[in-house]
Amino acid sequence: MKIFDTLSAAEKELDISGIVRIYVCGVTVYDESHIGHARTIIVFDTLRRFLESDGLKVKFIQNFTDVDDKIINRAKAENASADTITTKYIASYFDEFDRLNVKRADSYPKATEHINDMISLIKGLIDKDFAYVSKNGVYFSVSKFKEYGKLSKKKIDELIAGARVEVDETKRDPLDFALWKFADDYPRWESPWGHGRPGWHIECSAMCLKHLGSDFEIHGGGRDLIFPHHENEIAQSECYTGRNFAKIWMHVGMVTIKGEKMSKSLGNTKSVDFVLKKWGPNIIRLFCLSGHYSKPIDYSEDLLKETIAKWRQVENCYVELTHPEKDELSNPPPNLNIKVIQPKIALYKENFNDALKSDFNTPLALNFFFSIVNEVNNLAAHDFVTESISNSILPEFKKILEVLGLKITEPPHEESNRIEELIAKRNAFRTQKKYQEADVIREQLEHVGVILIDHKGRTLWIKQEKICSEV
RNA sequence: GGUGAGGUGGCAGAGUGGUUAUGCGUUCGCCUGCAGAGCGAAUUUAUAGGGGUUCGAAUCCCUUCCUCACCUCCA
Repeated sequence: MKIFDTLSAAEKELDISGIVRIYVCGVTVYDESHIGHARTIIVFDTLRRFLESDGLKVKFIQNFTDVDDKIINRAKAENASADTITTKYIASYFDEFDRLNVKRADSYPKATEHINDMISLIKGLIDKDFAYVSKNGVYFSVSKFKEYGKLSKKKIDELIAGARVEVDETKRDPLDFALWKFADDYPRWESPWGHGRPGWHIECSAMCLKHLGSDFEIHGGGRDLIFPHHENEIAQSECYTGRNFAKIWMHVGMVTIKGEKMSKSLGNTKSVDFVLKKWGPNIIRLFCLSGHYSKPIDYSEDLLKETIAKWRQVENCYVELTHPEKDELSNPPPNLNIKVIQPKIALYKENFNDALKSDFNTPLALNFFFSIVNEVNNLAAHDFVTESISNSILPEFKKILEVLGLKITEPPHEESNRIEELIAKRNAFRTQKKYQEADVIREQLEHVGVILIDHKGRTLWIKQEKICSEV
């Protein structure tokens, strides 16, 4: 599988010789997550699912930043402890991303639980003369790392020239960044240099090295983290270990709204909770995968509405495949025979995999998935979804749903029984040609989200996922 | 100002030298008791503008214009 690596600015073959180790920069837990965060997480969740479906072993680590000025400010504003804030938002993170059907990472390390790891990393950097203690804290000396700027393709002198950062006179060089910041207020930790808090970037270095080691396979995050966050992570980690930090840097494009980046400061965010209530998890996942991960994607209601239509086709396909016609009752013409259909589906599935293996081209992969859906629905329209067809397609179909993290919900038994009773009643009316009465029942079912599919001599039904924004 | 990524039909979105992907939308048919799903046909013979290379370019080169992101916290 090839993935575009930001560092080498080229596609790189993913090393699958051992466990595929993935580290994704997660969120700072001081506020609600929005769909921008969700996109990044969904992309990596899907990547992970794809690798696992291919039989690979994946170790997936995603951190929570739980030490940060924004957290402290929020705590002050709410007259609560930082801990209260982070606990609250970690809980809501899990609640929301579980609803998005995001598989839990193997571990969710927190900055506050790795203070000692960070301290020993900083110590090592000071020993190797890559860092120094100053009045306000411990700083990484950017000029000591010759390759600084290699990820973001920035030149050091240009950075200085265009620097918008306030110059801190206590630093040797304006580009130096904090590894440890002295502080008297809480939360604070003891360190060999004085009490205070870790700088932002050091946590990821410490946690990557601890949980994944050096030269792990994929380091991911949003594009906006390339500079300075990931650039600084590379500097710290490579100076500390003397080894390559990560093999592939994979960055996910921003979610925009009306063409502008969605962000807190612009006040144009859509929270995960909001979009889940409005569109539901399947639509959100399909939407997030409908563009290439590296490009921006625009949150537009029109596009999301289109996605609903696709999802309805998927639901239809699923119901047809799970309720096939008996082989002996169906008589497909030669061109719709299983011998023709099966290789066709197999080809689509292969194309689906190939698309994902080519820099995780999810929009292309989704095309092939929908080709399968369409193929099945076409057969279904003529009552040709037979048991043998279903037997050959359903397992593949389910595998794809699993990779994409899509989930079809089926109603509980009691409800199903009630629905089927009504359908039996309706069909009785239909055989008597009492269509008005039959239609009343169909409308009644429609009101509770049940759509009927009439086939020769039998009626299938779909309990559609409820999507609030559907007109 | 610097750096990076882009500009494809009404919309979304592949394709990186040689059969006008594909999906959605719209229109008209067909199928159906009516629907759902589906089928057929039509809609625009798309590739930001201008140059160049080539037998041939959306695809390579030059140039102009435009958009977005990053250069401060950000997924």
